[in-house]
Amino acid sequence: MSETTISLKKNFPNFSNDLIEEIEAHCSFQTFKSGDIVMRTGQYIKNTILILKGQLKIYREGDDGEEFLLYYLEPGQACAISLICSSKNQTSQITAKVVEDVEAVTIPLTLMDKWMMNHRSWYEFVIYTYRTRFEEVLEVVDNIAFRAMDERLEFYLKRHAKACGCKEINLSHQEIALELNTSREVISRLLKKMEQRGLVRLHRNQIELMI
Amino acid sequence: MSETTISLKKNFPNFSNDLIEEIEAHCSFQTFKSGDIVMRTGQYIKNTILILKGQLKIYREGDDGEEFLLYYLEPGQACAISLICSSKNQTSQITAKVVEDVEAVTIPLTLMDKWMMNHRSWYEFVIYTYRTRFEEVLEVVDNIAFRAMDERLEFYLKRHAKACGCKEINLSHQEIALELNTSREVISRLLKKMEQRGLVRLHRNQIELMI
DNA sequence: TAGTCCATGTGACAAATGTTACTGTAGCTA
DNA sequence: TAGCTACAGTAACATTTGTCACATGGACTA
Repeated sequence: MSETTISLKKNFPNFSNDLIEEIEAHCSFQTFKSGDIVMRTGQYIKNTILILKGQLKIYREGDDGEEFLLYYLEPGQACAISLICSSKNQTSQITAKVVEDVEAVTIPLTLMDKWMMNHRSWYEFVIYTYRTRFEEVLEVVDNIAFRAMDERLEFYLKRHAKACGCKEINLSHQEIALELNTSREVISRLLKKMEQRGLVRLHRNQIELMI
Repeated sequence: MSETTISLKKNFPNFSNDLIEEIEAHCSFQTFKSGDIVMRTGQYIKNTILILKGQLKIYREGDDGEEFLLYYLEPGQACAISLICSSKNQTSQITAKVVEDVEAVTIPLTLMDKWMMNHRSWYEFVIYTYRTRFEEVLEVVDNIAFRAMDERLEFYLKRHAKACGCKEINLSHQEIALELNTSREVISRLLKKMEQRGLVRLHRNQIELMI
């Protein structure tokens, strides 16, 4: 059994053996470096990727190049947007940037469509992915629609800590500001208040979550 | 041919005859009155509805009962959220309220799952619906993430005019404020500015779009 | 006609957020 | 060590949005 197969089986335990064999036979293994843009708003979608290792962030771009974080992609997941795009030439509505070096399997569109009918486990994966991503985006809507920046920041920090599995968040205030579409000064200000409330401890290039 | 069949064929022209026959055989026709809540956040989803007539609005509820408009549903459409929910007991993440009296066909969950495999035209409809709704929600994210209230109001008015197919929008400032999650005074203020710029004419309970 | 809603207009102020400008400081390296 | 750069802190101010208070005026009804 190849290493890719092992990794596929580990990260996508619900895939049937048939499906994994097909992936092996027809799809290519690829790696991406931190900072790489895997998919960009407006580009035609030609394939989707299954993440085996690393982390991607999916964000929406504003007219003036602002970024707005939607969610992270991790091993065992796939880009929802590219999973469902009719055979027509569909362009991407989002940008995907590598946060941590990524190992992934690339799957051409044509195969995906076929698999939906032939592989129950693929079908279920797609449905599940789509539903959970939709919910995640709805939660993002909640945050920006109903909550002020201080709450959003808190939510962001918690999500980040959860994603990396630790309480130390290695991000500059500038980076956070970018993802929440605000300015560094605002983030600094709010973080200071959070520190006064005992919710975080601030260090250079690191925020220690106390909750 | 029954009236429902005719209406189904007209509003869902891509459905195969087989599919329409199945719908006829197993699904029930229902009507809802303006103001009815068809689906509420937290409720279990037991079925989906295909709209034949009227208009629904789909919105997200805040912790304190605030509303936030996501999109409208019109004849020929279906509620995306309820289209994809695994057989498990899934609760709704949104609320659907009738804007204009609705005629619809109700489809039980169990059938939907079967049809995905057996009816290509249903499968394509589901995929298409999901994709377009996802995009619509992403556009909503853009609006609240990147744009100020004046732009959002303008976008809202245009979308509303498009949905009803006319330039006269019969809404009070209060109703608009609710859907954009702001206050009436803010809407009044911004509308006045828009009137000064010649973009609208304001009347009692009506806003005339000039663009 | 007087009274009562309801929708709207508007001024004054409060609070949140965005912007500008400047300071300090840690870490790197020439 | 001096100089550079990136990061962080913060004061001061502008702008946007939210809130309160109150006025106006149309539509309807007792």
